[in-house]
Amino acid sequence: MGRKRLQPSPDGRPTVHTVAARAGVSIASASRVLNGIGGSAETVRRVREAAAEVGYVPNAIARSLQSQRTGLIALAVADIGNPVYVAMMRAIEAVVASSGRQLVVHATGGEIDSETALLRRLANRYVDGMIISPIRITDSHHAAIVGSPVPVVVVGQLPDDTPVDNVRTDSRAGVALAVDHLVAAGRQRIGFVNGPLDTVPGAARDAGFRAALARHGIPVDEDLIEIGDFQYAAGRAAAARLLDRADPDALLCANDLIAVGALHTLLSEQRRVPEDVALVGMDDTELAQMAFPQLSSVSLGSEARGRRAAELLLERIADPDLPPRREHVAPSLAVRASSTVGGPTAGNGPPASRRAPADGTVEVIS
Amino acid sequence: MGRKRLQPSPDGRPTVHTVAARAGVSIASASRVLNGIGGSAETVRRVREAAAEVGYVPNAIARSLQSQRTGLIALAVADIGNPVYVAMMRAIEAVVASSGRQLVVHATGGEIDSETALLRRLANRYVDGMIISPIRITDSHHAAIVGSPVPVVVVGQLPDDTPVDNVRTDSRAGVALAVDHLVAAGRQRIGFVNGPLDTVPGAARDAGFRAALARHGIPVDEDLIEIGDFQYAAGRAAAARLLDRADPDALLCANDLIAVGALHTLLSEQRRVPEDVALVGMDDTELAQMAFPQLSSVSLGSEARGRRAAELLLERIADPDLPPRREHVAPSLAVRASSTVGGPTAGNGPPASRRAPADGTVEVIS
DNA sequence: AAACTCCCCGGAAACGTTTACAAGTCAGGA
DNA sequence: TCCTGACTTGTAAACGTTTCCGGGGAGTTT
Repeated sequence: MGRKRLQPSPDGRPTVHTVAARAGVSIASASRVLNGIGGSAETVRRVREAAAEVGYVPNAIARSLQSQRTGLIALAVADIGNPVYVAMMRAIEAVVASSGRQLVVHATGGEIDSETALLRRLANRYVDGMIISPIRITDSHHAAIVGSPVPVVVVGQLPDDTPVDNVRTDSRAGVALAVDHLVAAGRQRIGFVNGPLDTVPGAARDAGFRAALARHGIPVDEDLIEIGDFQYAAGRAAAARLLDRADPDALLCANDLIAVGALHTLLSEQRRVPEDVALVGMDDTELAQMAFPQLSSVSLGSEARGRRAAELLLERIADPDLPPRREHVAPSLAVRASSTVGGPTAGNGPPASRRAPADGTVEVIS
Repeated sequence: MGRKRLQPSPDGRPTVHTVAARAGVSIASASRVLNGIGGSAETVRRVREAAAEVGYVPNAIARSLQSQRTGLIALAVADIGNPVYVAMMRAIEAVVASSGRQLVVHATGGEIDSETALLRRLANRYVDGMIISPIRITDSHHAAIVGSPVPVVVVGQLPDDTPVDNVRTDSRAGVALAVDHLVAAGRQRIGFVNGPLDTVPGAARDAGFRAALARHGIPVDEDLIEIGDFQYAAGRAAAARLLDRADPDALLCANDLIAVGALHTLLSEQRRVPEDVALVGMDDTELAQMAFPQLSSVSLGSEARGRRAAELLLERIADPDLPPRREHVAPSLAVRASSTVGGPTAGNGPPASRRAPADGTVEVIS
């Protein structure tokens, strides 16, 4: 015969049983009081008192098992050191917090194993939903995403037939904005420092760069193209190699980390920016504004993408039967001192605004 | 009479009951097979098959309720945009991953409410342990930390009597290293751009700065001290104010974000760094090496602190009865181009090493 | 052939919470 | 006085998993 357990759990922590026993009421009454629903004045007093005395704190796991929700949303990004993800995270955080939930972040390091392992672990009910921004998409990603027990929203490109909510931008168009800007400023030998071609963003930027040059009738010179990873050190090294063998009058970099690395190399080698070499980054992160001179950068709308992704996720959690949705955020170009000789002067005047139009236009920020 | 439930859970997802029924075995057998312990060849086959057919994925919440552990570790930091936390996070991640657990990060924004709410939510069993690096310590922090149901390790200063594992550095000594270095280089009018004095690091750095000046017999000139928050924009603005009313020959900044902001202001106002104004940051983050010229910076051992904090946490999870421990990591100074006129030249030579000695010494990185 | 060991299996309890349901109390109105 | 309704309370089931325990079958040893 199952004697009622009046003692705390094995690890010594009080449970609702402990509180109920101490207050001399049933666990149902104790639970009700602790959740603020019902109870006579006397019962409420006794339960509150007992809870305080034993230092009761509810077990969220047990509560979640019962309620089928945890109130947590996960965000998985490849590189948390990249400011573009920080910006995205802040936008997501704002939306998530306004729904009374909490955001937790996981850095995957861009490794396939880590990302799918994450999906398997966190998405198995530890969180109510998940936003993931994978840098590569493999079959195992695909399988893990569509088989996830909780809603997943993907930020970034994704095979067209994947039945998953998705927010993307057009980074090819973004690259085109930058090339147009440089060509309009009279630059003809445009160098390009890209990330790995086997990543989704790397491939898109490469295709965009070649297409944009073609549109302007400029032949592609492979000596003007360098590839590293998406980090600062790689940008610095890649720019050094590029300068060593070619003589660019402009440099387009696949993200701002690379661009800051390239800037370091340019300044070390006594090239004037923008007079000798114009420099344009991508992502338009705060790093672009920290650099001196401030960097022109292609905004891919990270905040907007993050915000929309979070909104889509909350909508889907509320109604799992919605059809999969796909949204686009248009790129824009923020022009700053690093690419305009007579334009915005290096660091004079008030700090440049971070705003950029959302419809693929070019804005000169002075 | 309780009829056995053979149907999937209310939301339609299969449970171990579904799999067991389909395979024609008991839930005990199904569970054993799914966990890889025991089972005849035939049973294993049938259960595996059934699980695959219905797309079974175990509910981690239910598992955790039973096993009393989630395999998750949380890290709470004030500002995830600050590279010092990124460095710390990477170190923690490495240790945590090697124990087979996963790290989740939460940015609190430095707000008291958010931090204590986090402790109440995540620490109530959603995670097996937590590392927190609060920028302010209030009574409610104190209460939440000591009352936490799961182990908590604090990175940073903490009242001496708090019975909690703690890893700290001596930022006063760190400030002293920087001042000594600047004075030795002949600088006499040393400006100081600090963070808010009601934060733990802000107060410690202020005290350290005044003590170090006193030790060198230099009177404190309040005009040479400015306060903002710990961000880039604040550093830029504070440096502008300081330059406006005083004429420093050196600038010490309370972290690297502030220092990069100050660098921007200095370069905008045509001051040569380091010839006119020597510049030293704190935290020795990658940002210090991205700047041009590269920034001298006081290393407060963020990686080492993160690593130790993670190790302490894992030890405590393994043995909750350990006495509270308190560990120290000594600061050191990385000298780079921003503070040495004849020394390490700006950006020439190979990239500077990130290593700094761990025993409070000064290292010139060339 | 009986006793013993080993393995496999199923029933049932347990983790800590919320909640449906039934039963009880009490006051007020017919 | 009896009925009705509002309110409170306790019992027990449920969330989905792991695991203890005992029963039973097959194989091995005396």
